[in-house]
Amino acid sequence: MPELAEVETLRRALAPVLIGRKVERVVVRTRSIVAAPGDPLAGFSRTRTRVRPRPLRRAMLLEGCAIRRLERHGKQLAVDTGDGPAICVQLGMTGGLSIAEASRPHEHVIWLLEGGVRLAFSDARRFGLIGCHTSFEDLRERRWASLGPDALTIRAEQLARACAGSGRPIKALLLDQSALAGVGNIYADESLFLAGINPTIPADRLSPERLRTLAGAIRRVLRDAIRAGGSSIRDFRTIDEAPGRYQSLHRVYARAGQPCVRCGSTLESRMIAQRRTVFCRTCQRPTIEAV
DNA sequence: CACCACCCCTGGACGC
DNA sequence: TGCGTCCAGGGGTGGT
Repeated sequence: MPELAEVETLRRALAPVLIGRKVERVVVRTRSIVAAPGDPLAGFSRTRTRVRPRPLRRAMLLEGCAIRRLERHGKQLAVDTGDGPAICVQLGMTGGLSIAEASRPHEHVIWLLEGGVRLAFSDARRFGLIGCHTSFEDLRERRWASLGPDALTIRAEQLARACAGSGRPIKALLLDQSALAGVGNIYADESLFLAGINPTIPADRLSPERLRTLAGAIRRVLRDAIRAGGSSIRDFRTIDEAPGRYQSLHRVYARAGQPCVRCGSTLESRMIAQRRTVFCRTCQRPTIEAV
C-alpha cells in the first residue's frame, strides 16, 4: 500500500539509476493501465461508461527520450524528460517499480534503458495507473493542480485551511488527496495517534493548537517512515526487492485488539470513510472542543 | 457543494 | 490438502 513514504523511498532509489539515461524501448503489456493524453485521467478501464482509448504511441511513454528528473507530489511520481513528455505513475494499492533483469509477476509496462537497465511497473491488482503528458507542466496542471499540499512539508496554516468549514471526521479529511496529498490509511492512523487526536472528531472542531500538533505529527511520521525505507505490509518493495522497515514501528495500524504502546488500553477499531481505523480511546479522547 | 457508498481487482488469511 | 469466503484500500464516479 504505497503512500507518500513508500513513493519517496522509490524516488530516491530510482533517481541515481534513471537520471541522465535514455529510454531505448518501451513494452506495454497491459494497455488499460496507461492513460494517453486525451484519455480520461482515471484511465478508461475504470470508468463505467466505456471510453475508447486514444492511440498510444511509445514516445508518450518516453521512448527515445532521456530522463532528466523524478518529482513527487503526494503519492504520485513524475518522470520528466525536461524538454519532452512526462509520465505520472500512481502505484495504487499494489503497484511497484523495480529495476531487475528478471521479470516479476504482473508486469504491465517495461522500459529498456541504455546500459542494459530494465525498469518495470508491476501491479497485481491493477489499481495503479500511468498517465502520459506532453510535458511536466501539462502533468502538473492536469494532475497535480487538484491535489492538496504535500504532506511531507505540511504547515499548520495549510492544514487549517483544508479543515476549515469541513464537518467530516478528521481521519476522512486526512485521506482526501485534494485536501492533503500523500497520506493513506497507515500514516493517517499513525499521525492521529501521535498527535493524540481522535479520528472521529470533525475537522473544523480542532483548535489551531491541535492542528499544529497534528501537522507536526504528520511530518514526523512520514520522515521517520522514509528513513526506515517505508512500510512493507504486503507488496511494497523498493527497486531492489528490499522490504521497508517501518511496519515494525507502527503504533496503531493493524494492531486492533492489542495493547496501546503508551497506556496499555486495548486498541479499538472502526470504519471511517470506508477505511479500517485503529485508535486508542484513552490517548485519543473524542472530546469536542470549543473553537 | 459536501459528503458518501460503491466499484474496480487479486492475493493472502482463515474456517471448515 | 483444498476450497470457499472475506478482507485489504486508492481514488474516480455517481447519487443524495
